[in-house]
Amino acid sequence: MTIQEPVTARPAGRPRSEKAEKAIIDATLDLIAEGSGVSELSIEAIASKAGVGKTTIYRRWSNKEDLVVDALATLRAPLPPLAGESVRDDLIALLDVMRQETGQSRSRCVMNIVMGEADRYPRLTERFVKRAVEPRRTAMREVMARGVAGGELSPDLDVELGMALLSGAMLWYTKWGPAGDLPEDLAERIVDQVLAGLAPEPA
Amino acid sequence: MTIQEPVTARPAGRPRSEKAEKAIIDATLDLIAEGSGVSELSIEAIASKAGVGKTTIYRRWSNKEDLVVDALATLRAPLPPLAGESVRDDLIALLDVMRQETGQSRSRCVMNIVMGEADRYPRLTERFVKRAVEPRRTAMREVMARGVAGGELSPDLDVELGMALLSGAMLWYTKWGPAGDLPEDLAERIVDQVLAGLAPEPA
DNA sequence: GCGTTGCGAAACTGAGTCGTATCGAAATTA
DNA sequence: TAATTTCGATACGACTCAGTTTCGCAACGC
Repeated sequence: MTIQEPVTARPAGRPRSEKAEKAIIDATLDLIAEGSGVSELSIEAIASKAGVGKTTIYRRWSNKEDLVVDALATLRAPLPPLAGESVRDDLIALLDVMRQETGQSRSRCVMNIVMGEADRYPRLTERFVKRAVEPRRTAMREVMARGVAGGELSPDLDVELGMALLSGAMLWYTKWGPAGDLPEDLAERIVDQVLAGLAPEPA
Repeated sequence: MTIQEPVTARPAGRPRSEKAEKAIIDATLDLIAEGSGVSELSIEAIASKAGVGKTTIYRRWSNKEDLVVDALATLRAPLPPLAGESVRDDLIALLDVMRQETGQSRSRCVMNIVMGEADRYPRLTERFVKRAVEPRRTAMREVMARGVAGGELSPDLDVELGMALLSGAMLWYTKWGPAGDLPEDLAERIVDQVLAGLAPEPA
């Protein structure tokens, strides 16, 4: 054997265009960001927006749902850098990226799809959660575990419940809160209120 | 004037069937509960399911969105009876109806629509919020105000933030929580945790 | 150069939907 | 009874879209 085979032998013929592939994914996300739900998305609109023939899409994905699943899966969760000192500050940092994202139409609409069409397209949600939600959960879980170990949080704290309180509050504001941008100090206020509790301070 | 005119003079001809109207609304809600988003809903499917001609629908609503708006508006918020003694118990009662609702497909899917298609159909959301969300908010706000006044809650509490913590946590569980039914004591655990705070008890 | 494969554009089939119109029957008032 | 309005059913034209096929051209290995 003198000839080194490439690991994936390149088949004869013109190779598939990576540019086209990227354009298709991008057009899909853009249309979603403009407010399309999965069912309003049409392959024809995607092809047109991407400057691509329908053939090129169907050669890669066998149907619309597969395409959308792949498109959403390309979205990575941008995790903020965590100072790693104060648990409070790290929690604020984690919550604040949620707040910032609600101002971006792409994030907003993706969230809408995942929230609203979860039951109808389980594969979509499953994969999106794995890529975009799970990493954040893990990060927050680690921060809180650190807080429990280091005494900054209650030693018998139910960490999952604590995460639901923090994330849920921010989710609530993005959905039902006052119109317009969320206040810049919202993450801070949520974290402090959750840490302190609603009950009056024991005098 | 010897003849008393009815306030709304009945016009000649066959009167509109209330039964048909109810059947249309019901069919709409059923189709939504089966997982249809607004755009997947077709007037033809509604007519067929309701056992009604399309004409009968178009005579009452001029388009699909109007119909869906009316259908969702018929859903009233079932408010639990509040004992009015312990603020903690009342908050638990309020949260627990949220938990129970996630087990009902109709409530679940309506929630999905309102959450996921809010940006696309603002009129729909607006009206639904007024009918179904606002009454609960008001009830919870009153309970918390009572708690502040009565010393059960911190005197300088931001009531809106407190509501976001409680409702948001439950919302979070319904969306991202473990599959299957939510634990029966979830509302209780959320309320107690929120009241106490995550920070360790000051020794 | 030759064979192979991907490319975008366009045409096509078939299904589904909207909103309107028309039908004969039924329900109601006058 | 006559006039009016609604009823459910059905048909219609216009439109959108999915998914396939065909076309002539481009990009690659050999």
